[in-house]
Amino acid sequence: MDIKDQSKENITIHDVAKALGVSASTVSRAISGKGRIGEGTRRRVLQYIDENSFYPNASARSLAQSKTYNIAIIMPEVKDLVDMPFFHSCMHGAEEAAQLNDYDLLVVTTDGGNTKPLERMVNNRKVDGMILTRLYKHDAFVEYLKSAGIPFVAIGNSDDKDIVTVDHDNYGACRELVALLLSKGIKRVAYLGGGLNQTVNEKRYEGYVDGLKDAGKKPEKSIIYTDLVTRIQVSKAVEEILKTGADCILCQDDYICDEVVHHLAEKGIKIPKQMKVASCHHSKLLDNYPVTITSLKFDTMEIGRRACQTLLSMISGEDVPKNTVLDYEINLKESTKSSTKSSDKA
Amino acid sequence: MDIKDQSKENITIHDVAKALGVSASTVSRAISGKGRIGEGTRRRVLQYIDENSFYPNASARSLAQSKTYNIAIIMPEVKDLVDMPFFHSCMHGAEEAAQLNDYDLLVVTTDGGNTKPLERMVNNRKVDGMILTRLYKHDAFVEYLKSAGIPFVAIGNSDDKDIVTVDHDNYGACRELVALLLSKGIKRVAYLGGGLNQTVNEKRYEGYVDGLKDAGKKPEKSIIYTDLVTRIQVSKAVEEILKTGADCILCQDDYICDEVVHHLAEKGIKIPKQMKVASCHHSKLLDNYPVTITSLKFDTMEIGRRACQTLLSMISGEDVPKNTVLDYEINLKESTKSSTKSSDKA
DNA sequence: TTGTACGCGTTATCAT
DNA sequence: ATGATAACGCGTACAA
Repeated sequence: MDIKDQSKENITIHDVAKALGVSASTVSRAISGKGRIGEGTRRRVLQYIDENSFYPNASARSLAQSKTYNIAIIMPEVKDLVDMPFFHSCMHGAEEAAQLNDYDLLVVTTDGGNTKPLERMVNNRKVDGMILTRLYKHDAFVEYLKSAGIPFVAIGNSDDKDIVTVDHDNYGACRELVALLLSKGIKRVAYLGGGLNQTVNEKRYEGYVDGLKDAGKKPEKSIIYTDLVTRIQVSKAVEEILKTGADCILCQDDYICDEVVHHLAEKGIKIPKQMKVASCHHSKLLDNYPVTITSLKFDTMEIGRRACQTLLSMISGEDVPKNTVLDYEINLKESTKSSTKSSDKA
Repeated sequence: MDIKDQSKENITIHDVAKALGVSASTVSRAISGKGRIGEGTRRRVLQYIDENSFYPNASARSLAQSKTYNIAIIMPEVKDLVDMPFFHSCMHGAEEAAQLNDYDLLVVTTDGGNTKPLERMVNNRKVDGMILTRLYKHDAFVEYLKSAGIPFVAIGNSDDKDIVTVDHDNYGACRELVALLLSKGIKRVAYLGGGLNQTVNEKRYEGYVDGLKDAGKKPEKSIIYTDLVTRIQVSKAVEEILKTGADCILCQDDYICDEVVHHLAEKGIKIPKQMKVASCHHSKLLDNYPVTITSLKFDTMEIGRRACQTLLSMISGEDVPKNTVLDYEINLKESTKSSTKSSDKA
């Protein structure tokens, strides 16, 4: 009760109540805004709280409300530099949105469908919901979260109609990009992509195929690769494609594009003169190339923000759009510029 | 009491107690291991808990113990791709260590000494401690955390003897690198660095200076820059250095190295024939260059792990080493190879 | 060794 | 509009 217990111990709702000669519940009401309360006392309480820097104890509140004001974001183990900007920006965007709503963001890195870390958080009730940053066609995380009844939002695309997703329009973007390339005089666009078990890969590939069809072209098996994982596989694919006479390589992402550009450079093949190159995803990595690369640009922070906002709405019991689709930009650059004016002559 | 209340409601310590015909405190003791308890009942409780999947409620535990089992990591807004691997790996390492100790990691992105987000977490008691990923000479975060009495570990280097740090030996690494360069026949090493208000920059610079001194050389003002921020400033500095006849440029980090390499390429200056280049920090970014770059390599995930482990020890009240210094590797590559065999002749 | 009773700080229900 | 009072689920002195 002396003058010295200032910053040492934390002040509680009861201390405030006692000091103001009201009850603890009144203070609680003043803070939460719930329940009827006189305008005068409300202001008195709020002012006192402000001046004496009272802050509610999150654990106590959490216990009473069965609500943690925490969400988790599940990150993959980022193996390559090219993936990092995407996931990191997503995370940053999600965190920004969380802070704005007095929520905190908890990071969990786990891959290969290891749900143990998620289970721990759910079982201990450390979070109110989760964001999945990567989505597989058969997703162990999705399966678990559904069975556990935990609100979650997945970044990506899914056929499963009862999972809430936020994503860029990968399909539409690739389709439009292919159309654009073909309209610029390019004849045969090869495609280099990774496993179709990730939905993002699948959507881009479908966009590519439909982009070809839009122009009355059929996909050619000999210049399509959809199972590339290692850099060596990519470079071998490039080798094969070079023999086929294709005049453009469309890379599913920066990782592949990176290898393609390097491999072509090693072989002394000039971009765009001898081979044109485009990427379905642009990260800052592409800024470091001697040739500027035609690519699709997505606002990755925004995707994190929206995923978080959507999740928080779900947690609040609001109705949310099942699938949020964000816009994209096509950046036409040097790497696909026709070198000769006559693009119609052989 | 029916067979249907399976995964819906959460089971509590009392349910376990009742089912086993013991008291709640006995269950609590069995779990925590604190206090005397019969080996028999201990096993009975543990087995029951395991079979009926009981998990303690984190909020309740937190409230009772005044302990959250959460720590926060403070991340800067990563502006450039080059910084991202460092901070992201730190985060990943910290998270890994946290999980291993049943802690969770909370991310907060804030820059420019805006302590508001930290204050919120501290005031609401959402974390037991914090990791600072960047350290300034006059650091608002440090100042705040000290005054608030919150355990924290800073990644970086500080003269302040009562703050706990984890860092690589930036000073020693740069010093050794410079010594090595000079021993390879290089005569004049220019230095390009960023603001000395960040301690990491300061340490590297000091290492450079002492490395020169070790070889009996004096730092030359005309080939030293320690205030570079923008890419344009870097390229201008390179221009100036080219006039001085220096034969090597030592870059404080990848960001600067990136610009240096590009600027030299634009000017048609060959590395290492016409100019040698080395970097005090290696990230995967450097992998994408046509010339392999001599650089220092640090294990960034390990730094996060150690920071986290140290913090958790502090939280447990254990004594911890004030300053943990991690090892480094020097990677000698093509970018500093002497082109002529005669390195001793003029 | 085990059980009882209370505290942790807040919210929510029910009176008043 | 406001005040008791009881949860929320767990930890822990204290007693037995």
